[in-house]
Amino acid sequence: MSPEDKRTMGLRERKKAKAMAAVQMHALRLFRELGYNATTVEQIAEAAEISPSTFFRYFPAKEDVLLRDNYDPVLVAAFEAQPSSLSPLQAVRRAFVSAIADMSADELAIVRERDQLIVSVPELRAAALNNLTQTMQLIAELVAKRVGRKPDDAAVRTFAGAVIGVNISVMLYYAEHPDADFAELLDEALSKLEAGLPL
Amino acid sequence: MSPEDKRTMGLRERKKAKAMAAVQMHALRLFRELGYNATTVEQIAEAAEISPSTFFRYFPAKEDVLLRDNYDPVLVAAFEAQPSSLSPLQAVRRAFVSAIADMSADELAIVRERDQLIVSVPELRAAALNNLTQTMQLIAELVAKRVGRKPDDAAVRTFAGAVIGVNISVMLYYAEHPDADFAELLDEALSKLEAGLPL
DNA sequence: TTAAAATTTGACAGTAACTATCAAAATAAA
DNA sequence: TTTATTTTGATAGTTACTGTCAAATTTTAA
Repeated sequence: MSPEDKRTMGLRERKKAKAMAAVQMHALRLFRELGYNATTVEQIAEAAEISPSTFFRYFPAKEDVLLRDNYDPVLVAAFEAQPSSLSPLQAVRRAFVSAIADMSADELAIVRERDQLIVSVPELRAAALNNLTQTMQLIAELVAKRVGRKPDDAAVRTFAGAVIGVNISVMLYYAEHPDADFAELLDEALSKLEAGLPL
Repeated sequence: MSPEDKRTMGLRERKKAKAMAAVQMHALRLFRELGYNATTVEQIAEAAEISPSTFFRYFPAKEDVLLRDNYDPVLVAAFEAQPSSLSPLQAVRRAFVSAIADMSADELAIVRERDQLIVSVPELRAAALNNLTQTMQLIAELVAKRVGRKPDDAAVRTFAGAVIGVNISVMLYYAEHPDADFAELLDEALSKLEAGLPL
């Protein structure tokens, strides 16, 4: 099987991906019905008709069944699609907003539900924040490339930190005001950062 | 015992605080010697000569034995000691720096060791980030009071988010460059935020 | 189509972080 | 000292997670 991404392999992986998505669906439903902590991995596995062993083969920890997503490539694409005439902060801002705008209503509903769960369950919140750390690194790399610096440049790191911090503050607020428009909240917050955090 | 903080009660609580500090000491030592995950709560309890039950009575989770600290009041005091002529961001910046400057060399050494452990162990990192969320709320409250707005004001929240985000980026960097001066790193990072995140 | 090889799965056993409970021990109040 | 209150530790149980291995499945080769 030297040709790395053979059609067969693609099939195999696609099947796996489908199974994982099913597990995630069942998990989200159970979390909604019973609460996160009251739902055991065993129950999720049973609902998805897999063994607990397989669950942990798919997801290294219980939290991951809720937290795993594929937004990174979306963000990267959205960022790199921004015209180079924009400042880095403007580019990040528009990338976020356009990435959200590209989501369907169904996706957005799931994002909202996930966000509420994440913020309200300490373990999930902690793990999600940990993930944001990687997103921070990602932003640092994207911005570094754009402005021709190294990702560990102090200014670049600080930039990425501030952006992620603003994201966190929006996430926390949104969880308690789910009727607000997430994209709008984020857009406004980043515009304030752009304006030098006026008070 | 109507007079709430009787001397006797103070004694009792002081004793407890001392016991807890001893547990933390032993835990840190064991983490250093064996690694965080390889150290069991049972071992910590044994070293500190308490029962595992008591450990969990002191610290709700294993992580807390490393993460619990009392820097909040220090930060509050440092912030409120800043002259009102300073901008909120300047005040926060100086508050952080002066709070760090007030620490002894021993304290700083522990901070460094803790920081390295926290950043390198995912569970600790996640829990620490979760704690920073509370610090974010604290900053929002302090700043809100200072500028006469509500803590959930959008500008205030965004401000606090950016500040915490910058803190996180510094923490992550410092863990991998422990020879750097933490206060200086933070001071520079916050100055960049003040300058509008130049790139 | 069938046989061999590689991968995935599930069953089983085990560890360690917690939780709940309750009687014994230490401490405070009377 | 005696009584009341709080703190502790022992015990038992739950659940997230890990490692191992044979059975089942799937892929490749014949």
